[in-house]
Amino acid sequence: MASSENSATLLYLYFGFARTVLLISSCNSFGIETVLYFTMLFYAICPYIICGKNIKWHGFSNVHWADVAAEQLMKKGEKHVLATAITPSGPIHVGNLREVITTEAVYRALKDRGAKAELIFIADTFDPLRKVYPFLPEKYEKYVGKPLAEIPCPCGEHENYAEHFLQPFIHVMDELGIKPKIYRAYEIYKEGRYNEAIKIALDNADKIKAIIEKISGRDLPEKWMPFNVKCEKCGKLKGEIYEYDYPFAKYRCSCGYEGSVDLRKGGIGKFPWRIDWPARWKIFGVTFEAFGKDHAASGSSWDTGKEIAKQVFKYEPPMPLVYEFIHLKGKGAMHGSTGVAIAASEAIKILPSEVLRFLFMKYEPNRHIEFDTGFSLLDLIDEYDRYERIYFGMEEKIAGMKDEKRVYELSQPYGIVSKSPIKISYRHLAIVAQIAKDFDEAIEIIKRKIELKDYDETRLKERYEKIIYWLKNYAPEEIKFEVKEELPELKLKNDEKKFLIELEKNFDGIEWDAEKIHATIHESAKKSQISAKKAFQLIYMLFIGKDRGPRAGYFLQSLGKDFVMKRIREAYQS
RNA sequence: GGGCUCGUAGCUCAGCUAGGUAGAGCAUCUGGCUUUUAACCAGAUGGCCGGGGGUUCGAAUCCCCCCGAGCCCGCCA
Repeated sequence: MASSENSATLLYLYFGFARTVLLISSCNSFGIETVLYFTMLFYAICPYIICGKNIKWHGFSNVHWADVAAEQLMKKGEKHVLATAITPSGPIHVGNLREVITTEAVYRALKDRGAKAELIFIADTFDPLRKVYPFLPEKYEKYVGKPLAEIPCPCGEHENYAEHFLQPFIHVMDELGIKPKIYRAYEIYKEGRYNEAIKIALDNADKIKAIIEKISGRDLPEKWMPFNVKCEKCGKLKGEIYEYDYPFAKYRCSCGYEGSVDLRKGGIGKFPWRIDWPARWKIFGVTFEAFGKDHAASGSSWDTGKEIAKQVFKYEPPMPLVYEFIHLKGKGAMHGSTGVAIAASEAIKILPSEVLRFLFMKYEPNRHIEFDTGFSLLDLIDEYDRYERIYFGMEEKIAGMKDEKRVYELSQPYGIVSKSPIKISYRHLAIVAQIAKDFDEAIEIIKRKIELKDYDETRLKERYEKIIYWLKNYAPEEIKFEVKEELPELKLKNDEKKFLIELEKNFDGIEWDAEKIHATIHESAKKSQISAKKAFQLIYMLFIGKDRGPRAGYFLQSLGKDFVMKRIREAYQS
């Protein structure tokens, strides 16, 4: 396959050559023999120029981005620590999800290459609460500035504020098959694992200050120190060090309190982000980290972080991978604080976990992703199914697909399924789910046309539940239908009236059964000489005010005979 | 002002690393299916590849300039 692509390329080269010869001979202007000679020479050596030393006859490979990153890491060594970090200051959204899904994909790619890799997740639970977010009660004002891990849980059911937002996210990671070693910054500080870094940073305060001022262009206060003490009186991370004499530091808090701390004790304060980041690289031996483009802007924390790592902590910065933000369709980038966000725990309720992974796998990290909870959601799921069929050889790859098998593999939360389940178009399922009372009835409806095995039913169950949730909370009105309480306004032509009268007459004598109803509609249409298409359109108009709808027989059956007969009468009498 | 990303069919995007006849899905339209589960099957319509220059026999692809869109650049993360 790939080598035939190569042959095709060579063919093109020679076609081009032939065209050139024709062109030149038709022009027949000057030095034609010389031109021909060089042209031929060029094309003769062209394949070698193109492929060079690395002639890859199975080449033209398009390698998945996760594999590209893994390959680069393998060149550096076979032991890696891949870090992800999120601050649980509010609901953790789909945008944050990219952080862990992207990193985990590289982690898997490394594992596939036999590397020793570790995936870690650091929850920044020691960060202070920045402000009273819209989703918080007013009384949280008094906690602003305190560490997230020391603030009460908003719902009262979790250990603290940080856990309240962290737990649902950990659950989502689990559903996605992402199982990192989880650390909480609050504990790490408390256990003293930062202590050495704190001493190094404070000893090198001037150096750090110079790096930040030079690279970010900021002006820091003259006596700036790269560490915030947690005030012993108010508990906020607002203590500024004004006198440093290891192991003690005297600080002044914004609340007015002045005190002194022993820096050898854990958890007495915290680094600002720009120092925290490089410090943690060294503490955990991080060799790879993916981060959002906000960190990557010039002069931002990546620029200062890598210098601080090298010059102060004497640590080689990890390999970076910058990812773009997730946009909510039509509303811009997701941001917890602006409210433009879909919580990760919400996304997993409307999308099967493998499809949620798929969304991140199929785009390169540097592309922004439009997350749409509307119709595109259905297309996304159907697209995933197509990848699955291709993976199992049930369908041919279509043009425009990239690394389709690898994308599919990396989308699996828990390994490749043993066989491809029967595919029901998701759009179709959305209709069936609206006709059926419950899952069992939905299965019955589907089984009328398609044979299902137990295995397929199990797979469908998850999708059914998710689509029900979606229909209830996100689906656009166009896909929903409901039976009109009143007869919609209609202008019936004579033949249409005739059809309805005929229909009523025929319905009267039959058993109220889907198949019979359906047959009767066809018969009546024939008798009154209107097309079946028109007949069905008319029926849909009568009951749901649209010219299309769910399969008529079953639909009318579920509405009940009395209701249907009454509506038909009303229609032709109007 | 600095940085990153993007601009290809109505929409969502492949194709660009390594130049060789412009692609897919969805949407739309037409036809088929004498059962319409908004299904399924077949076909069609649809693009000066953002604009301009350059390199080349040949540019969506490489180089330069411009235009437009989005995001990031105090602190915090």
